Amino acid sequence: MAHTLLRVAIPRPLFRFYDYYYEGEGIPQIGSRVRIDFGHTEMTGLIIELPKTSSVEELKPVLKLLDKVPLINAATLKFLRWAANYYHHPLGEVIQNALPVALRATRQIPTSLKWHITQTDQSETLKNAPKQQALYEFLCEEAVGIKEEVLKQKLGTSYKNTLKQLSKKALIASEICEAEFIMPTTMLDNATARLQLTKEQSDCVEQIKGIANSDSPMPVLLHGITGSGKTEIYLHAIEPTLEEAKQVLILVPEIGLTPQLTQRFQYFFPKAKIVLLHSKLANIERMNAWLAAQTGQADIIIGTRSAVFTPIPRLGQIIIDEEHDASLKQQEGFRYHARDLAIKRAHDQKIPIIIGSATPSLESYYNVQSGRYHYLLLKKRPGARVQPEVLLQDVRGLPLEAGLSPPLIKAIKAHLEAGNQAMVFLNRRGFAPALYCPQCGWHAQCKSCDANMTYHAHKQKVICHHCDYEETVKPACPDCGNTHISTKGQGTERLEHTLQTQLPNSHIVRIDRDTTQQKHALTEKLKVVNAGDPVLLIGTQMLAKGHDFPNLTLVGILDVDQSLFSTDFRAWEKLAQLVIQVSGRAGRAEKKGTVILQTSQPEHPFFHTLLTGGYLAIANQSLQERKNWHFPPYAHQMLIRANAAKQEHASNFLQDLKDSIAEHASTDCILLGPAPSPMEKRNNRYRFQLLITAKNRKQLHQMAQEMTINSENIKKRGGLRWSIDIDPIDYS
DNA sequence: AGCACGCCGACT
DNA sequence: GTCGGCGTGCTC
Repeated sequence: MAHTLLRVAIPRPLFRFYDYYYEGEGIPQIGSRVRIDFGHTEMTGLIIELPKTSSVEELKPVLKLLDKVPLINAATLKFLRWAANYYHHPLGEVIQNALPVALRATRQIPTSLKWHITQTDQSETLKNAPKQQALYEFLCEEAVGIKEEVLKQKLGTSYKNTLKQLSKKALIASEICEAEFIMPTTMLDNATARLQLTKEQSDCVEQIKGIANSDSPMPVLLHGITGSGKTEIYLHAIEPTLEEAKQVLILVPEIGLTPQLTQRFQYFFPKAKIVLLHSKLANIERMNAWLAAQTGQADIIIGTRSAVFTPIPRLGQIIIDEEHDASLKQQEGFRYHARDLAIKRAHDQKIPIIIGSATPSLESYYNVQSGRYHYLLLKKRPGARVQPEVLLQDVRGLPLEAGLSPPLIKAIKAHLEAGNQAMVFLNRRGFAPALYCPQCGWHAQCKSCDANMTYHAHKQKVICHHCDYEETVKPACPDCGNTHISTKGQGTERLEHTLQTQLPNSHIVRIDRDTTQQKHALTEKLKVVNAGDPVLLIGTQMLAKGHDFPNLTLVGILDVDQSLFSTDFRAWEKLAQLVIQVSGRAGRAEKKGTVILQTSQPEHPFFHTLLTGGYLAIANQSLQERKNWHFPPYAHQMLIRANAAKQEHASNFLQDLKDSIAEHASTDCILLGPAPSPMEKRNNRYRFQLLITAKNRKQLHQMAQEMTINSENIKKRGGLRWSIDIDPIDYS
């Protein structure tokens, strides 16, 4: 009786692997899923090794071998192992992140049937059955057989019955084969006329092609100002890769822009099979797209961050659009950065990678300066498009209404009356960020978090934006009984309210999480804007990314001052990115755009640098400062977080953890903490953190490894949860 | 992470 | 007397 030993990675926060044995039909292979008894629960794990011996005496048998063919190929598994190691996260959980939800349990990979004829020339016997005859003759043309999906396409819904009858007569037979995961109807017949590239663009494409041809191509940072046509560059850049019948992976930020982008690619490559991988797809849809990539059926895979883990057998090139975007980093559980992992994947497979942005991250820009990435700049907008003009509006001494200055309101009015569109950007939803009692000073506080509740006027509720707890607003102050409760500050809801009063004839469209909750709400609202009529847009972050509004000529940006004095060393980088990205929405067609930045600090050096030197001036200056202060990218960081039911549970754990590695901590490592997180209490849990900065990664890596080992011997009370965040970008 | 086992307080 | 609180330990 042949026993095969299997080493299985399990989707649990355990840094060990578990051995099982297998006996039964089929051959277990590395990369296949198995159903197992683990402790007291049944679950699904992945075979990661076929060891010759095991140190465990009494092994349990595998309950079921779920895959005949490995789900994860060797190259992908190697990549996942690297990622687990780099981010100090259990491999089993990393693997689970890589799999579509539909394949995390026991679902079998769908298969199809391939039909072929078993006897030649049977047209006589079928002369009274025209449908069967037609199908039979169709099958005669293809000796190797035809898949069911194709027959369904050609013959319509009745194909199943016809097949059954023919197979009953033993004229045809079938065999199991790989299913078709993409419906051919999504492809187009003809390409649309191609845009003529500008000189700058075609030079850029030539350079990219040159680099792509080297043995181990250097990553390219494509810095293209907003409206410079980065997508056009991507299209031309991947053309040779597709011609070689290789697959292309394109990673995009988490926004509803993927359909438009997909259409662009489909029109440019009408014959290409394109699949989409993002979180809004239904589980089965997503599984099909994933399998289309995994089996090599898809030519172009467009996806959000987790798509970086998709097994792609003929991967020939990777593109990361908006590489600076924060949504490329997962902020909970397995905290990976899809851009950094994509660079690693491209490097391992020796394939070209382009990372593009109008506002490159300082990490990437630093990699250009240190000679690791090749830099390409697109500084012109093609055609008659001009860059918007950015103006500072000093609001000191001005009577503000909901944070809007009279000159901004006047400008909005003028642009709308001229038949154009205007937009006001404020990154805060709700009516007001605070509800308080002017008599006794009471503030509506969340009972589970250290935070004010945001007042939502329409719902007549206060809502905590950190834990989503909501309460109906009471008519009087709960502390002193005063019935004149007041609000502080502004959100988009108040902006809408005020602007509707100030400009009663204007058509206002507010776009934020509250107004786009329903399934097609965002699409509907964008449709209204894209119709081109004079519209006043009010929105949060959601409006900052990628949308193209040709008739938009005025953008007002509110509330930028607090970023100028933030303690976060990335605040300037983020603010500069925001201003440039939001400004980029204006004046995309032939009309010149204007951007009005409201501030009470117009003489602040940030504005001077940004307005005279542009994004790169801010980038260079920030890099210099980070160099002086030994901040990333000149040093490396990791953040150890812990949370528990009581303060001391969280802080004691981190202190013990810190002590456990103290003797090994090198002198050029700086350990900061344990200290309370910026928001100490959140969701009724107390949060602490320990920030470690080091000159080289190796030291950090060793510490992280030691901590994961030591943590097992440290008492964890109050349901303590902890995590390691490598290369953190969010310190909250 | 689950889940069971085990040891103490406050109920029918 | 037992129900259930969560602290502790284990999972091939």
